[in-house]
Amino acid sequence: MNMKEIAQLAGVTAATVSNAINGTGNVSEKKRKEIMEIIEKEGYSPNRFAKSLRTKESNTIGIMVEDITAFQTPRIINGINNYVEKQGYAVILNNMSLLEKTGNHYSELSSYQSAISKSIKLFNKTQIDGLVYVAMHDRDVMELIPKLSIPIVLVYCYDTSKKNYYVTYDNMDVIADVAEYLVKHGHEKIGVIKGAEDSLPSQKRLRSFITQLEKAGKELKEEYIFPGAWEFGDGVKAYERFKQLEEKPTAIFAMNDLMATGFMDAALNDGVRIPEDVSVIGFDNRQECRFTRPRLTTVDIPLEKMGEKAGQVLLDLISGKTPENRKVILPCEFLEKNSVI
Amino acid sequence: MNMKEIAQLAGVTAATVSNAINGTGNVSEKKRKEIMEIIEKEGYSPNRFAKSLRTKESNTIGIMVEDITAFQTPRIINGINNYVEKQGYAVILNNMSLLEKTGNHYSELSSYQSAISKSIKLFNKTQIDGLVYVAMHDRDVMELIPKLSIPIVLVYCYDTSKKNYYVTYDNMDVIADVAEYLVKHGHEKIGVIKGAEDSLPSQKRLRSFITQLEKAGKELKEEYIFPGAWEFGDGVKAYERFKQLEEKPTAIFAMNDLMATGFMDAALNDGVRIPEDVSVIGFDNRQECRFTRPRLTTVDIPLEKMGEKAGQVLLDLISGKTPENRKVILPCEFLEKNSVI
DNA sequence: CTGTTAGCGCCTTCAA
DNA sequence: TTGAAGGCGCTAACAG
Repeated sequence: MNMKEIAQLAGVTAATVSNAINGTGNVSEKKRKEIMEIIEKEGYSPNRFAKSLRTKESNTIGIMVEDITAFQTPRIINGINNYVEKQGYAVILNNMSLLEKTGNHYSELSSYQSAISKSIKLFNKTQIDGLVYVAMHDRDVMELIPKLSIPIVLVYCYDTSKKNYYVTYDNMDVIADVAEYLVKHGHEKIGVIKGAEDSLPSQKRLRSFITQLEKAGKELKEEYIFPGAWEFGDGVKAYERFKQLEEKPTAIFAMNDLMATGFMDAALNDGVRIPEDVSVIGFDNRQECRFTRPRLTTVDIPLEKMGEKAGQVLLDLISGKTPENRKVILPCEFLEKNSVI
Repeated sequence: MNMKEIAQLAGVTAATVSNAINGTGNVSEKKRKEIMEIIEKEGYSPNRFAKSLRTKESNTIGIMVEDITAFQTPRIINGINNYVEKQGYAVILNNMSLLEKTGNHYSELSSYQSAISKSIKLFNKTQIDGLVYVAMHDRDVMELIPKLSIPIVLVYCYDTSKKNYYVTYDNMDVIADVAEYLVKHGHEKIGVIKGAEDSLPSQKRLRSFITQLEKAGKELKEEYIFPGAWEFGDGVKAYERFKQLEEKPTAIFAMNDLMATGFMDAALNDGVRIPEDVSVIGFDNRQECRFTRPRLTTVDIPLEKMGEKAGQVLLDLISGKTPENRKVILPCEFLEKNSVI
C-alpha cells in the first residue's frame, strides 16, 4: 500500500494525502478526515525511506555506548529512548564493547580511538540525524570525539575543550550531603577512599567533602585519605591500611560502591562490625552492591534523567535550536540505608 | 557526494559504480579497483534510503525488549548486536519498559499486549527486515506475539504453539549438575525453593532436580519443597518455613539468585551460618548477588550466546534459509563459589 | 483548496 | 564489459 493508492481511494492525489498526513499545505478539514480514516482502515504508514530520501531527514538518532554491560548504560539508554520515541524518532544502537577491549585501562586511548572511529564509520552509513555518546567512565573525552557533520551529545563524561554538548551529574552538592550526614551522625574521625588519582570527579568529590567538613569545623586528616582506583580490590587495600592505623576512623566514605563493598568485605572477614565499628558510605547505587550486609548507604546517579536530557538537547540541536549551555548537570540523590550508625 | 559524482570521477556511469560496489553485473577488475579507490578517497558510502527504497531491504533489524533494565537484557542485546553488525545490519532498539508497567505481574496480559502492539506499530513504520523479541521472564509468549509479515525470533522465552522461532537455555542438564554437586558434597537433606507455581522452567527444574536425586538414591521430601515466586521476599519466607522444621535441610537450592539471597539474608540475620549450617545454591548469576557473603554458588545463563544465536537465526530467516529447528536451546554453566560446603 | 510536475539516490533491466 | 532509461514512494514548488 502506498500513498498513491491511498489517494485513489480518497479520490485525491498523492500530494494531498501527503499534506493531510504532515499538516502541510492546505487541506480542508473534511478531506483530511476522510483521508485519515482511509489510512487508518488500510493500516497504511508512509515509507520512511522514500520520505527520508526526499527530506534528507531520517528521524533516527544513533546511540553509541562504550559498553552496554557497564552499570550505567542500560538506564541511560532507557532515558534517551523514552524521550526521543515520544518525539517520533527511532534509535539505532551501537555497542563498542570496550570493557572487554580495554577493561579499566581508561588511558588506552588507541583502543578507544579505533573502536570509536569504527562505530562512527558505521553510523556514517546509516544517515542518522544526530548521535549520543554514552561513556562508562566519567572523564574528559575531548580527545576522543572527532568533528562530525551531525550534532552529538555526550553523556556520563565531559569535554574540557567545550566543543561538545554534554550531560552529566553533580558531584559537589551531593558530596556535601554525604559529609554533612556523617557529621550529623557524630563522626569525628572520617576517612575517604579516593577514586583514581587523575580522575576529575575524584578530585571534585574530595574537595567538596573537605570543604563541607571544614564548614562543620572538622578536618580530614592526611592519613585518613586512602588511595584507590575505583575497583573492589582498592577497597580491600584501603581496609589493610585502615587496620594499621593506631587511631582508626569511625566512618569511611568510599568514592564508589565497589570500593565500599571491598572495604566492607575485608573488614567483615576480619571480624569488624559494620556499622557498629565503622560506618561506610558508597557512591553509584550499583546493582552489584544492592544486597550487601548491611545494605550500603550510597548515592544514586540520575541516569534515566541524564538520558532524557541528552535526548532533549540532541533533538533541539537537530531542529536547529541552540541550547543555552554546553553542559547540563543534574543533581544526585543521597540514599540512606543501613551501613552508617 | 553521490553515486553519479563518483561515476564522473571514475569516468564511468552510476550503473557501473553500483555494479562495482555490489559485485553485481560484470565490471573489469581494473575498473572496479579504480572505482573503489575513488570511493575510499572520497569517503563515500551509498545512501541507504535510496538503496532501501529501491531494493525493499533495509539491512536493519529491530530489537524489542520487554525491559532494558531487567538483568538479562543488556547481555542479550550485546550478543545480538555483535552478530548482526558483522553481517552489515544495523539495529533499532525499542524498550517497552514493562518492569515499570507490570512489575512482576506476568499475568497482566493486557498491559503486555498494549505495550507490544504499540512497539510493533512503531517498528511497522521503520521498514525493518526482521525482529527479535527479548523477554524478561522465561515463559510462554505464544498469546502475545501477533502474526507479522517479517520474520521474528524470540529470546529468553518460548512458544508452545510452535509458531515462532525461539532461543532459550537448558534447564534440565545444569540442574542435574546442581543436584549432583550437592549430593557429592555429602548432603542428604536437600531443600528447594521453587519459582512461581505456573512457571514451566520452575516445573522443569524441579523435575530434573528430583530425577537426579533419585539417581543418587535420594528423595526430595515434600516438606523440603518451599513455594516461591522468584522474588527476594520469597527467599525470606522460605527461611521462615525452614526455621520451623524439626529436621532441617543442610542444603537449599533456590531456583533463582534473588530467592537464594533472600534466604541467606534472613538466615544470616538469625545467626545461621552459611555454608556451615546450611549450604545455598542460586540460579541466574545476577549482578545484584555478586557480592553476597559468602559468594553465592549459582548458574550462569549464556545470555550473549543466546543473543548471537538469535541474530543468526533471524538473518537466516531474512535471507530465506529455513533453520532446522524452531527452537535453539543453549547449555548453562554451573559456577562454583563459596556458599556450599 | 487541490492537482501537476519534478526529482531525491539508487538499482535493474535492456540495449549497445 | 559498459551505458541509458525508468521508477521505487514521497514531498516541495508551483499552477490552477
